[in-house]
Amino acid sequence: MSSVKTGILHFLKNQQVIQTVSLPPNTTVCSLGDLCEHFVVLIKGKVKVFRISEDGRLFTLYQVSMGEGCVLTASCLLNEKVFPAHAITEEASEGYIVPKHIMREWLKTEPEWQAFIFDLLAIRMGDLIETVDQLAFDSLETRLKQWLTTHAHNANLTITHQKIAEELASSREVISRLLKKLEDKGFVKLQRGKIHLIIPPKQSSQ
Amino acid sequence: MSSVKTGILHFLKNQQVIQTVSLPPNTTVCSLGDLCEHFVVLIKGKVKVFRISEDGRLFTLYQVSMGEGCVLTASCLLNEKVFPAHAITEEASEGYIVPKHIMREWLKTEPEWQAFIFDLLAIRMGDLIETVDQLAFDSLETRLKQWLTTHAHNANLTITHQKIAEELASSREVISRLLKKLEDKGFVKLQRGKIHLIIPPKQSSQ
DNA sequence: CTGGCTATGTAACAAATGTTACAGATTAAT
DNA sequence: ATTAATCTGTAACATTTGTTACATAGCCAG
Repeated sequence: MSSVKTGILHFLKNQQVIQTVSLPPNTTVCSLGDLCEHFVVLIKGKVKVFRISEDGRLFTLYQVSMGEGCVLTASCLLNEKVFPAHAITEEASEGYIVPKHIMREWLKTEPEWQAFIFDLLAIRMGDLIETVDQLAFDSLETRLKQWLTTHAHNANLTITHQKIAEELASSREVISRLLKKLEDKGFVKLQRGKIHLIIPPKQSSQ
Repeated sequence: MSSVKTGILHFLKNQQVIQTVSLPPNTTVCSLGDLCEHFVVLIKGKVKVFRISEDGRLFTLYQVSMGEGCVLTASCLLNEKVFPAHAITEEASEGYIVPKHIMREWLKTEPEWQAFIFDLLAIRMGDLIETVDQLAFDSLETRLKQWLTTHAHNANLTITHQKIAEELASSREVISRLLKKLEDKGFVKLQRGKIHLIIPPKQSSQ
């Protein structure tokens, strides 16, 4: 975790005005059109921010982890806009609550807070551009490979094909087909509910 | 144009420290990996910000118009990151130059400037999410229709199929085919180098 | 008016992705 | 152990998008 993130948690711990909130997994945090009244910085857990299409498909925009806040919430608070997506906890989560007026105040008075918010904006903006890039240029197979890589713990994933399909706004059968292809190519090893990535030994370049 | 934008141009006009810059059309403003040293607010003209794929296809992220600045430049300045895209002028353009240190200073001291920057961040973040949404969920035909609608002046466009293909990271033949289909459906009228949108008369809903 | 350039039309085919419809496999529950 | 629920495999087909290869049409300079 970057120093900006560890720093901000320490900063918040020392503010008497700040309260905390605890949420079980799969709790809806924000929905499309919500008015945001406070910003939350995660102490633990994970929140997924996603869009839903007219016909019900999902697409994940980004995840919020420990030491981070939701950039869309920040944007809503600072510009009096409504929340343009959906957010739910993926794990049991806990966070510091920063009310709107304090959020705004700190942006002027607390350099540490300002750095934190700008860092957040820059990181997510970069994420979104990366996402646009992949959607515009990359095949589903490539996107799947990247998704697997970024979501693996060690080289393992505990997830169903269905869930992956939802993450990539595709369908289960297509993901199964592509995973099979990747298994044939020796990139992964499949089991029911699990995927193991086979990292090829580093080739000396040239 | 929003009051935030007209306001900021007025604000900048009254700052003695601020200089201006003039650029002819099709000038590269920023390239991938550039270090940004100043922020530019456009007085006139238009700048296109886009990504390039490995095999040379383009995809436009957003445009910067009068009274706006480039959100990626802002992000770079505030976080010491390098520019993650490409930017060129589409028309002859002119802008106020705000050096990095002044940009940072004003964020603390000038509420008007702060509002301007946050507004910019929120708008572009919203644009990007909209773009992700379209790429993830919509067919090329739908995206083409939307592109035509948002880029038409009155109901007219002066552009070649090739250019549209570049904007949507597709190929000329595909765009021609889809445009023909739209013409058959009565959505557009095609001429060499021009497209006329046929807006259907509003149906009274229900 | 006549090449030559640019833009568009279009057919035939290839590749990628989505859909439908099951069968079989694994796990969980009783 | 048997049943039920969930997950995966897979074939056949439809649709969308990309590619190749030309033909034709409009425009402009000489």
